[in-house]
Amino acid sequence: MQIKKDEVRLKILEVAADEFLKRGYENASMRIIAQKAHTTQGNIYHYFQSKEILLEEILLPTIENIECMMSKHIEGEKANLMTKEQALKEMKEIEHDFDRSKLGCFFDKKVIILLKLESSHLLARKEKILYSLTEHLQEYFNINDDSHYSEIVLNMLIECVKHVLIEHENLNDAKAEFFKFFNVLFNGIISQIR
Amino acid sequence: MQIKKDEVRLKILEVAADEFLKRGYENASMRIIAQKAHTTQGNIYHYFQSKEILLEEILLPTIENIECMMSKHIEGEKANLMTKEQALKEMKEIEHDFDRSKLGCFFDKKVIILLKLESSHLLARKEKILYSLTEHLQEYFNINDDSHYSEIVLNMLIECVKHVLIEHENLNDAKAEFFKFFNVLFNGIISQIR
Amino acid sequence: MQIKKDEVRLKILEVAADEFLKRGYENASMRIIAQKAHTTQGNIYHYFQSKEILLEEILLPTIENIECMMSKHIEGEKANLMTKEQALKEMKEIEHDFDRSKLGCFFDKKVIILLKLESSHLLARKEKILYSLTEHLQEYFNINDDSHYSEIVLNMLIECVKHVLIEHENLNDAKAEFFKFFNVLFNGIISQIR
Amino acid sequence: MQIKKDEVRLKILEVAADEFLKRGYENASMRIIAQKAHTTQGNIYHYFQSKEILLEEILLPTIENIECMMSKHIEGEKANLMTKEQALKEMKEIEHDFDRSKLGCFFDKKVIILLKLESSHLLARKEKILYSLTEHLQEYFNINDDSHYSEIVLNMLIECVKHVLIEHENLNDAKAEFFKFFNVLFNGIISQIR
DNA sequence: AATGAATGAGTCTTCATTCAT
DNA sequence: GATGAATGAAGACTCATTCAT
Repeated sequence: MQIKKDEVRLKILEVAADEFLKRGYENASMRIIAQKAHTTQGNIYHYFQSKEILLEEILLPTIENIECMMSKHIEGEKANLMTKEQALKEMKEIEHDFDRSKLGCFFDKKVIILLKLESSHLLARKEKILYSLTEHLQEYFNINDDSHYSEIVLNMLIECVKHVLIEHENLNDAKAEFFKFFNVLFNGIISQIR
Repeated sequence: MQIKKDEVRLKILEVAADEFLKRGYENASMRIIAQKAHTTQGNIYHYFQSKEILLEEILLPTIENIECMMSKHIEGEKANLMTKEQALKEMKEIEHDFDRSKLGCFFDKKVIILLKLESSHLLARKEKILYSLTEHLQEYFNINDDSHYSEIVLNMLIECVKHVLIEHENLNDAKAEFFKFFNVLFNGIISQIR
Repeated sequence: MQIKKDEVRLKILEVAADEFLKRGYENASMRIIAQKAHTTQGNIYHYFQSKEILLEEILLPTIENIECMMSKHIEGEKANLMTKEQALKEMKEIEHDFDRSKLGCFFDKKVIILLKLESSHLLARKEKILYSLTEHLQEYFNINDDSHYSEIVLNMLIECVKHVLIEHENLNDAKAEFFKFFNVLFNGIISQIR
Repeated sequence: MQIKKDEVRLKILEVAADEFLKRGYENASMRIIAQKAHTTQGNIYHYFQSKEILLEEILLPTIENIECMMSKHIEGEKANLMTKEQALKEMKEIEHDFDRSKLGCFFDKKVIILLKLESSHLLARKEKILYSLTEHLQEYFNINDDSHYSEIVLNMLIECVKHVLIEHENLNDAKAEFFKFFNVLFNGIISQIR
């Protein structure tokens, strides 16, 4: 029964993603994932060779998507020397077409799981993406980062997304909540322009 | 040798605080704390009756300090309807005398451990402090919190302090780093005044 | 193989009951139970969530059985002011149909484990049963208990059953052994009548 | 300071004996003995090389005393074919001069500790004494023991003494309590004569 | 495809014991 | 004579993982 098989597989992936988000990959328990997915530990290992491969299966598409997106247009992007007015306009646009904006692709369970990862061999790729992301942030906001400035901003964004994703079942509620904070942060950053 | 004894005790406290900060109290392992403190698990239990008491020994002074500070002046503080100019001036002052400002007392490993706590009987006190903190934030920035806005801002601040404390051995470096972000956030918030 | 599974489960229950009887629940070691049952500690926890639940699984049917039996006929029973002759006749009857007599239901590993219990949440139920038992003893032998008299007699009976159960693999041998003592005790008690 | 030294030593012995009686040698904790004796574990090991030697120091005099007593008069004693009247008279005498009777020497914390012993190298001596004791019982009451009859009676006596010793601080209260049971048991036994 | 039995190393904690001071 | 620091093994229990069915 092709359908039923996929159902189980998808249920496991869904439950695992939730647990990985809530407790972090390292502290999520296979036993509890099995229970919440209404199956057995053994059966999970029938679909996924290991906890790490389960993680991979969840994250790889997202990772590749981001890596691809990151590699594009990295130069033309330097919108540096934006004036405040330009920046505000920019933000409006982002907010308007959030889902297709670069920022929009972060608003995702899986990205948060990835960026909170502490062990696993995906760590290397996480680090690369993190590095790439900070670079983007720097260029985007024209920050000459003498230290970990944009790293922190990024971390805040991550934490914020995690917070609203866990708190709100409904994705749109989560997004609305997120925007409140994003607004503040964006304003803060552009208020420092010049 | 009196000195040696205290050395071990302090080493355990130091290592434990580091691990609690990095991994969170719940996920820190007594085995690893023992290893990093160059002693045995058994010996840790010679100094501290339990993991929870080890946590208490680390946190209690800090908790009492904060609880005391929170209880003071809670009303005179409503600087509401600050103009942007006043707000900016305020921020300069905070930055200038950070360590003695209310904000300064947060810049502390132990506070972060506390605010990240998920189990232990200290949870109740953490929740109280957290509640008190969000209240302060709301009054301070004159936020009428329609939803979890200030909760998120607080979470950001916590994450930020955690980040810089882990990254920088030197406390002043950490502080300098923190200010960069704090500046942005503060500016963002006051840019929304009116 | 369905059979094998139950074999292990039963083996664990059997070994655990033996260890609980010999050393008492509190001092029985899961490690040793695992060894004697030719399995691993982890596997025991596959069958029973905890040591206490293992105890429950062993005791609950017995407890319910006893509680039920105790609640019945508690009043009609007052055979007080029995003459020696009546008492002796009574004893013969008990001996003759031991297994169905009230006394017979004590002749059980599990009852002894229960009555020797010192911790666990089953303590409350043990105490109740113990209290009920001493009451029965008092009424049965028409003892007006100025102090801990019947408590001691009960304790003796318990110890005696424990002793013969540990010493004799064969249940009938154990019973025969027990009767010798019971005879003595019973005679002693009725010799004091009047 | 000779006096003080002995005080500590005696305090340890006293506390240890209490704990051994209450929890049994195997389950008594050196840490708790140290605490109750107002000293440290290390200091206990200054007086006694090991837990087992501490046990020995407590039991050896008693053991030797009993072993000696057991070896004497073992033959002249056969009061066999006592009539009930003689037996009752005998019992009165025992009760009257209990402390110096053979039975009296059992009414002792230390004897109970010994007879409840489950490990330690003193086990062998315990078994010997136990064997010797049952033999005495048999001869005393003229029992031809086809099985473990007198063993059980002995066990009852032991349990009874343990019970009253733990329950009553005052030694005379304990003895009075014990006699109630002893009376019953004795009557029971002699009622079976012929 | 699915079950659940089994394992061994990990969790926190207590134990008896040793040793330097 | 006394302290308490230190150790390693054992206490109950959870973990990710494997395997026979």
